[in-house]
Amino acid sequence: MANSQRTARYRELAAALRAEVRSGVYSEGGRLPSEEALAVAHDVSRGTVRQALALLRAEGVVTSRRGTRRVVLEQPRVQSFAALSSFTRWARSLGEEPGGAVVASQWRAADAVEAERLRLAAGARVLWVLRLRTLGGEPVMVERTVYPEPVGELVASLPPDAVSVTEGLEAHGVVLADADHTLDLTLADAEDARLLDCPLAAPLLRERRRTSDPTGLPVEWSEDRYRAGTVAFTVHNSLATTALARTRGDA
Amino acid sequence: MANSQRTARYRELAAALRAEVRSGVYSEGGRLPSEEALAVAHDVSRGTVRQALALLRAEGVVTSRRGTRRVVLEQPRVQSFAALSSFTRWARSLGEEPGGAVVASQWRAADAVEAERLRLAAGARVLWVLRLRTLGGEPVMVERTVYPEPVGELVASLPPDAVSVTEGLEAHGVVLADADHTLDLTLADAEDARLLDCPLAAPLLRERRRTSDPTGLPVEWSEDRYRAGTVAFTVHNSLATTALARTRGDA
DNA sequence: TAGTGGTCTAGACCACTCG
DNA sequence: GAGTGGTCTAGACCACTAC
Repeated sequence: MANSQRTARYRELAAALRAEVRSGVYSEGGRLPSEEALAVAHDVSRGTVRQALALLRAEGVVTSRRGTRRVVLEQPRVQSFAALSSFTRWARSLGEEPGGAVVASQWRAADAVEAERLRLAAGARVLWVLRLRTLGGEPVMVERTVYPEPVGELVASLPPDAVSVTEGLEAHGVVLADADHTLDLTLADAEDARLLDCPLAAPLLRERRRTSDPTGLPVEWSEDRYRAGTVAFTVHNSLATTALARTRGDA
Repeated sequence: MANSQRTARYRELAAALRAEVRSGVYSEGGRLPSEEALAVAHDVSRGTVRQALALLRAEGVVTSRRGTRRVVLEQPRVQSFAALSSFTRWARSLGEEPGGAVVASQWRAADAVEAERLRLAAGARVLWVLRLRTLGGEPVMVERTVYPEPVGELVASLPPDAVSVTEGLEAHGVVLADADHTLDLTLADAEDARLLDCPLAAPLLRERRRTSDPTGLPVEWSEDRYRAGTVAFTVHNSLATTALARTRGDA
């Protein structure tokens, strides 16, 4: 049942260093100790230290350059993968009260785009769900999600007023491991306007997201539309790590 | 002058594997050979193979899970850091004709936000530049950039019709290494509307970006506003690598 | 020239998946 | 139980920075 695996040492070390940066032990613009010094201090090999630092590097907590010690960057805002996959967890991490209700839901045949994104055959049976998400009671986002058949069965079995679908899925052993997000802008259609209580054609920030499990199998394909001013997305990238692209609109 | 350092083996290996995935040697949803097999085939140690695979992992090219071989994911759209830092390079990578012109430019004292973002003292002298960017002659984006003094001197020395500022800076030895991007939505003000040839209060996709050099020193702080439908941003993230955050709007 | 991060090796053990 | 990826070690050499 439980997850009894010990946390890797490099993750513990990364967490410790992250906390030290946050608490000001290493100040912004300052330098970290050398890898060798960290290895001795924490009684691990240099390889383990480097694994920990690679994590912080990808998060934008520190830079690195051959020849000089690592530089502490400004405190970035990076969230765990879990907080990104789950509206509920995101809201809680903000200290806000998340709400969610299923507005409509139906089994239907996947259209061409959905089938392609979920790697299903065209016309495969999928569960389509329309949800309204609120923050502190205020409508913030409209979510239209499509689930492939086996996952859909689980979702359908959840109570319709379940606040967190993600947590419901996890309870059934579904593991989310990878996500691709595409961010652009769209205008509110009649349904959006009604649900979000905004004018027709009001601008909305659109996030299209495909989430997969560790085997690469798509678990959900979702289009979320946020009211203007309610959300922003932040990305860190660098010469060493890039997972960001700018693309021509739609296409 | 030239950059004579050899490419690291793991980067060569990553490039080779990337090419093989792209060319269909390993098909989508298929499995990669084991790390051990790759090590033998390419005559490197397993550690080097793992470094290469870590790159592909961060890019979303392959997944990984203990116990089974790596799975090839759908071909992701990831761009080099250079293509993200430079409008010109991005446009070229699309096969479109980039254009850019300085609309206005002035030395002035940094305001509170600019000073904070560039890590300068409040009131420090900065170069502010307003540019209009076009794609195939069509106005696409308005860019308002602030440079700290030394970088500003270089920018000011470039010809005002220089298409690529980034390349101009690189020619003077400025290296861009890290960037933070915040994406949200805003409305066109009078200046935006005039330059982009769109209605007042038309929705625009806003990217605020701070780019730093390898020592962590901010090199530019920019607010770019794209016309609706001209651009989208794509991000890949995973349990292993997260560099993405969703934040409350503005705040 | 000393110190530091980048690359690479060879080997070990473990946790997990799957037949 | 065999195969595979995840973690960790100990050591080596190199490229680059800074003094």
